[in-house]
Amino acid sequence: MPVLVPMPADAPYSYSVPEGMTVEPGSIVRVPLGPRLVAGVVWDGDGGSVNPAKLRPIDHVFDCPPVGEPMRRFVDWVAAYTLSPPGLVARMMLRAPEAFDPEPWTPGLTYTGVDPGRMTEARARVLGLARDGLAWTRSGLAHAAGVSAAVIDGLAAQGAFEPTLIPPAPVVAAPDPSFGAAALSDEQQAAGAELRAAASAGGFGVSLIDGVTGSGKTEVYFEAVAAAVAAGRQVLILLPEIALTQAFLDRFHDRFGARPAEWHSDLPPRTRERVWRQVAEGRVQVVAGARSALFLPFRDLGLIVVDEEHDPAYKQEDRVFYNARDMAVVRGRIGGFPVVLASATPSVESRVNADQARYRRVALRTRFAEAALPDIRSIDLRRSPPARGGFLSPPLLAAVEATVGRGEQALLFLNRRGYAPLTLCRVCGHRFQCPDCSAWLVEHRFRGQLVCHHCGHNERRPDACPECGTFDHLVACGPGVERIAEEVVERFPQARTIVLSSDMMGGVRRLRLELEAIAKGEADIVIGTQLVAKGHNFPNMTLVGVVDADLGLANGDPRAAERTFQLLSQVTGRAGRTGKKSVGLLQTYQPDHPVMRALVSGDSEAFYQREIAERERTQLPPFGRLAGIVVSAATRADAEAHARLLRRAAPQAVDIAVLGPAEAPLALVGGRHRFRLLVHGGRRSDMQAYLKALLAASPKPRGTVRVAVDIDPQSFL
DNA sequence: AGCACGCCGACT
DNA sequence: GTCGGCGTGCTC
Repeated sequence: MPVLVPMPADAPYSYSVPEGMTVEPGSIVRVPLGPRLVAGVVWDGDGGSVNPAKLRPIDHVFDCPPVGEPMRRFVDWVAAYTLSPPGLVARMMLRAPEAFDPEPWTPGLTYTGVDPGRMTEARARVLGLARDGLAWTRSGLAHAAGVSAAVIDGLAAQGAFEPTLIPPAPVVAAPDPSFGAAALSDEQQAAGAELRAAASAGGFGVSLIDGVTGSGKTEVYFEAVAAAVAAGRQVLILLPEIALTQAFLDRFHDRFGARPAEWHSDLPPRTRERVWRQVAEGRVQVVAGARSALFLPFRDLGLIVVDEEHDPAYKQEDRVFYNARDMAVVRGRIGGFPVVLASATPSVESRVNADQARYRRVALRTRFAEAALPDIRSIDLRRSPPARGGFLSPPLLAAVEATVGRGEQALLFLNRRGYAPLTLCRVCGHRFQCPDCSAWLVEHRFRGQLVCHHCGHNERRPDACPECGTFDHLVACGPGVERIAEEVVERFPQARTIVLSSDMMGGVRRLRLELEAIAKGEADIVIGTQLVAKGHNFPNMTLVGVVDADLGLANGDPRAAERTFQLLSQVTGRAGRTGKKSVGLLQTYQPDHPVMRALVSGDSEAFYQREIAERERTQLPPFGRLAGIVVSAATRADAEAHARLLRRAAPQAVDIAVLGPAEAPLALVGGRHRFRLLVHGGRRSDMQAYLKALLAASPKPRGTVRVAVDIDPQSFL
């Protein structure tokens, strides 16, 4: 029998089936692999031809619903598309090791009707509850009756209770599709009806909900969710970073009267296992999850919603490289059900697919209720430079002062952690660089450290230059959020200032508390990195100042302009969520850049059309039958060498363009330097075969080099 | 991906 | 004399 084992073999391994054991494709089994036992999935086919002497028997079949046919085809598809070993893809599906055995039934007690010889007040309270005839746990009953467990034991000893087993509780209550049907605007209603129709008609199709901030996209796709739930099918809602989106869960509860099951990496192991199991059993109907939820073994998946579909967090860039938004579309095609993508700032890829009628476009143009978009203006830093040593221009400072003066909140956004992105010696010019990467070390003044933001390397910030030994002549160059906070505190000493950054002490819990505190109005000025962009509502926030709107425009990424537009739209959209007049101010040296013009004019359509035309002209994604290759190696030199070899190995007809900044590798992930190559040419359908051949043909330089494919979403439509 | 085997530096 | 670094190779 072929069994996919959770390691990078390029095909399933064959195992023998012992006498009396029955397995079918999809069965989850335990098999011997080298010196250990691992969980694997019985796969399709005859298992190929292996020396029968090598065959070892399957050790155990788990009492677990087999992985369905669509899921198995999905795993095969993802493996082929990403050029990953199928075993590694299957491994993503089996990430709940204790869930393969059924959940244990918990021991409980039921009332027998026999009353004890002597009745006491405590006993009467217990029996009063237990008389309902339902099964209680020993501790649950004691707690509910306000007595000690000894009372229960005493009653049990006298025959008042008999032991029973209580089946495992569902991890979430069943959603009710008609629970809190919201009052929708005409536009929302029309859009919702369109999605409902698509959802109940069944069959594959992709809808792109493209709606301005505050237009109520969520309420609209909840209509599709309701239709699928009413049809008795399972639904997956993908969110970019669910751990922090409490607000979404509350909205879901308001609409469906129950919470969705959550799925993300920092779920407690027990919960994780229960969710996995109940999804496989079909007992959980709606899952809200991060990208890895795509690999849950749904029994009968009937709809996937990808919220904030443009978000880069959908990209997984280790082991199996995939984009969950694209794979969601594939999963829908394989499962023959609809997929809904939603965003206020769709990806260019999805816009192109919608423009070319591969996706149905559902546009929401009117804002819902009293929510008003902020009035966005740019501040030309060439004409209004900040004071010497500062980073906030006079107009921005004036706006902050006025906002705080009115008792409202201001947000200053800078997508850069720490105090300063570069430290150098004023005497000899020495620049502090990471010993493991080629990146500059970022000063974190609160912690007194120099930190590499790529690999995490950190060292104490010295007082003397390690090169020339001069004391007190190290100078911080450029701003990080800590430095902006310093400037703000100096300018507005009476204001309550708070810094929000992902490296904040106290982790996610502390962050959540701070966000709540801000929402309650316990801060006047918030200084934050990227994480303030995501789905938090700050009712009193009426000013968003972007400290460096140009940041991220000049890094060689073909999606730099798109990303900047999306990020700044989201950040400025934090203001004015409850209808107060609000302002977004962009500090920029390029007020005429298309991104700034789009943000200031609010004409995103012009931006998209221009961006799409530019991508087409330069044959960048999603045009030009492109695929990306990520070359990764331990050192920058190895990565560069391999990139050169790949390029040389490519046939003439194929054009490989190396993208990325000249100064440093495009990225350093897990201590490995990575270059991104874009590959043009070949017919679309041949791309995988072509890449495989190219990789096989190119000589391998020393050291391990990993290669992966970046997805071109056009290729599978 | 694990995990073992295997060959060269600083320690009980 | 051993403990231990991670380089190469194997797993049906």
